[in-house]
Amino acid sequence: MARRTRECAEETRDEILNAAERLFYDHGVTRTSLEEIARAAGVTRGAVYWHFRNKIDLFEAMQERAERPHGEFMRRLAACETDAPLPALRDACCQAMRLLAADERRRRVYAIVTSRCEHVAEMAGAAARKRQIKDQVISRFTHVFEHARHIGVISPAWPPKVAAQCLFSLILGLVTDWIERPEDYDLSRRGPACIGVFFRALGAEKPRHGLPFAARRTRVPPIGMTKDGR
Amino acid sequence: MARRTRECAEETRDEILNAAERLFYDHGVTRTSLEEIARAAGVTRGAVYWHFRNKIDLFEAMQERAERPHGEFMRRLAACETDAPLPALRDACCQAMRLLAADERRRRVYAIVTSRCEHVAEMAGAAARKRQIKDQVISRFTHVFEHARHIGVISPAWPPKVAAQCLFSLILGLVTDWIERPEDYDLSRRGPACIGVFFRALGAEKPRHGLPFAARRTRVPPIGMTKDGR
DNA sequence: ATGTACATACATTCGTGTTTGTATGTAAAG
DNA sequence: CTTTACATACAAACACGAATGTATGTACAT
Repeated sequence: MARRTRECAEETRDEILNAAERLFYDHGVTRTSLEEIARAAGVTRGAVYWHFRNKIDLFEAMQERAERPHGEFMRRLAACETDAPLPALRDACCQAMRLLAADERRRRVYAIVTSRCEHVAEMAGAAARKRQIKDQVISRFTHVFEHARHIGVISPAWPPKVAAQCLFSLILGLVTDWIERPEDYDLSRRGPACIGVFFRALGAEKPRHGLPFAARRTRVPPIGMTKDGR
Repeated sequence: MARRTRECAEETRDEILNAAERLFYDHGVTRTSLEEIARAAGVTRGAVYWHFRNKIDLFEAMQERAERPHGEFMRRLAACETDAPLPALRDACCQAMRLLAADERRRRVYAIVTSRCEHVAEMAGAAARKRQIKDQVISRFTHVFEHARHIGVISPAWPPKVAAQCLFSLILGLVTDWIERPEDYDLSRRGPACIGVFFRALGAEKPRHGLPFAARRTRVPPIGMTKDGR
């Protein structure tokens, strides 16, 4: 074990993170001990405690390493306020989902953060980061939809905030659904399919009179909210 | 502690489940010991081990107790294939979200299952139940949308399966987003608002020619999928 | 009198944090 | 260009608490 130079130390650190990723993903965070992580990385707990203060520190380092490509998405969102904002926004969202589906590491870490660990007080850091990202994304979405409304390329039926919340929730739901069983679900296909139709609907207007579609046989019920609709 | 009759035993069991709910929600599943649960319920671990085989058994009992009202939603979905399927489906979904938001117990248990426990091998039972419910819901959704397409009350732009996946993911995303910080998010308002506009869009058709909305100033970009849309 | 519904006590395992030991790298001094 | 001195990068051992499962005790109900 003659690896004491700086680069070798970095390599050790990376392999510890790799091992933690695999074990966290397979057995959950609390059920994997630092001993197991060390063994899987070919070192001992001494090395782990050298590079990280404790398990939470290791966990956050793992998360941080995987979240770096996220900035790209934000930058692309910021560039959406062109004269064709909706296709740009749609393509940015689809691209983000495809990137997530293609990046094994991000997929695993996202699965760990969402479903292989417990969101409790210790994880306050991770929760805060997550919330911050969400607020940024929704804010960006809202700006884009406001811009779209301003230049008249979105149906007035969609208030910008509602559209932003819907788009965010739709993506969140797609990813949440997919992340649980990625093996029987191709996010890079189904995601864009749903997003595509959704954006088509954003640009569509309500039918003027009661008979919009060919096969119509019955009377059109009112589409607005009923008593249930608050 | 003279409570040895059968009803009292049931009461003890319920209070153990109540205590488990609170503690699981506040501190996560793995970080709360059976000792703590017993103390919070005013008993000892002896009582806990009398009523439940172990922590997982207790966990599943807690989940089962909270999930009972779910059957109501399925029954309501089954009754949606009328001549106004979309409003019926929309109202069923909105109602389900309102019920969830109003039921403190279901809310807490849902939060526990999604974010206060680790989805690992031991939880296979919970995962299987969840998946089964999801498959049922999507299947029902699909049937309703097929029926809607058949009687011509939904835009042909929405294939039934895509519509079902979208609706499911939208709801899942809304609930997932809400459950993390229910205090700054009123699901019973924001949920139906999004669902309402979404269903309006389901019934809307694509604009015929390039200038659908009043404030139009720029050229309309094509709304279909681009190269990215796969 | 027997089973129910618990309480109490015990044994054991497991993971963590810390401490100590040690070989190697590395930079300054001679 | 050595040698010295110290920091680095771990390994190994220890101490401790915490949680679990089980075994046993016991009061009450029927």
